Amino acid sequence: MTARRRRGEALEESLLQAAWDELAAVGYPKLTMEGVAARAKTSRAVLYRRWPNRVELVLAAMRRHAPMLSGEVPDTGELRGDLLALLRRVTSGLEAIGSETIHGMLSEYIRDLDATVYPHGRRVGAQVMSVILERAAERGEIDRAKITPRIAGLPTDLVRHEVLITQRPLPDGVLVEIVDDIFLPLVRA
Amino acid sequence: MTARRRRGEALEESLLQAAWDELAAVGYPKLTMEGVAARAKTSRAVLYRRWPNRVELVLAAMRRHAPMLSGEVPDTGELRGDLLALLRRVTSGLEAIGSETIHGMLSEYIRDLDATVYPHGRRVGAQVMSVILERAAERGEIDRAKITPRIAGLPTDLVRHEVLITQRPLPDGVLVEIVDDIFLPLVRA
DNA sequence: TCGATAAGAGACGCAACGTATCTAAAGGAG
DNA sequence: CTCCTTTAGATACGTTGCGTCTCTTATCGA
Repeated sequence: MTARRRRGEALEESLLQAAWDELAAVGYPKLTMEGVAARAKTSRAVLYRRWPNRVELVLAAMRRHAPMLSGEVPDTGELRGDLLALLRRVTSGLEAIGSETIHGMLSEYIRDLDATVYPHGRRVGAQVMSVILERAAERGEIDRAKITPRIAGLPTDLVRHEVLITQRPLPDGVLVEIVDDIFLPLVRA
Repeated sequence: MTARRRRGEALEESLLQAAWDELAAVGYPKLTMEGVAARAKTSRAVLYRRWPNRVELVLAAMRRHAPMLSGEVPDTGELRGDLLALLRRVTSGLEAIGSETIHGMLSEYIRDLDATVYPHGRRVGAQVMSVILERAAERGEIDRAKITPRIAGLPTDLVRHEVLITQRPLPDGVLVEIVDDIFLPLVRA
């Protein structure tokens, strides 16, 4: 028998990969420690040595494998292009995790999530948006003073709402609608 | 021993009440058939005779006890008042169920919910909004033609987003912001 | 080469699931 | 009022997944 044993970093990587694959395979509500352990060809104890429960394991897998919204600021030279680029990034980030998973974690583990993934996304989104708006204001595209934090958060909030509520992939046209029919008319000088 | 046995409608009512109370007491993730049965002073079999699982039971309890968004249209004589009245109703409807419960059901049972509670709310909301906008247009407050379905859904979508994402009760000021800083500027003639 | 560390196998008790069986109340039919 | 059907409520079953332990032994560093 190949009694190869992985350890340390290599093992941890395998475990998180297995968790991520299992998530994709069976979905969050049906993901079990058993299932992940089996997929990683190890035993549950190995998982429990690292993460106290299912949510923490999935959270760790997300941190490792989901594209965390990067703080990189799109710069297309005009507000509209920047907005669409940002919204596309937010959308694909949320869709990579999957609304089912997001709902599951929010319902089971609200408090801790509160301090990790979700607000991270919202905060980073707000920072990026802030730079985009600053630049647009310099170009004279908008009147920055009129834009309250709620308005600034509007585009990403709407995208989040759509992804969470409608369970299908979000068509690009929706992003365009949000930008052209809602946000731009609201902020144009 | 009082071997009183309830039956039929009266029993069903008790069961749903127990489920609703249990939901409030322990929250959706910790709600068990055991717990509900105990609270109703009966056995799990009685529950399973009526509902195949936890989600259906909770769904039934919600239909029975949560204030389904009524189709009644507020009429304060001006758009702003109508909007705030509608948003307050949507907010209290969502908060009565609780975001934890909504997330739980969305993550576990998406497909079936898809055909019941959630879109019901969204549809009714859209109908009410449509009447409100029609009236405002007649009064000359807005240009109805410019309002796309997405814009019409904006206020309720934002409220839904807030309730689902921030886990605290939604301050009334947020509704005012949504109406005054976002929706009205967007639709005013 | 040896010793410390920790992987992996497995068993534990617990909780909740969903099903099935049994008894005796409840309520309707005559 | 009596009988007969329905079904409440109690209880027990097997299953799954949880989280905790224990034990052997592979792996790695000293």
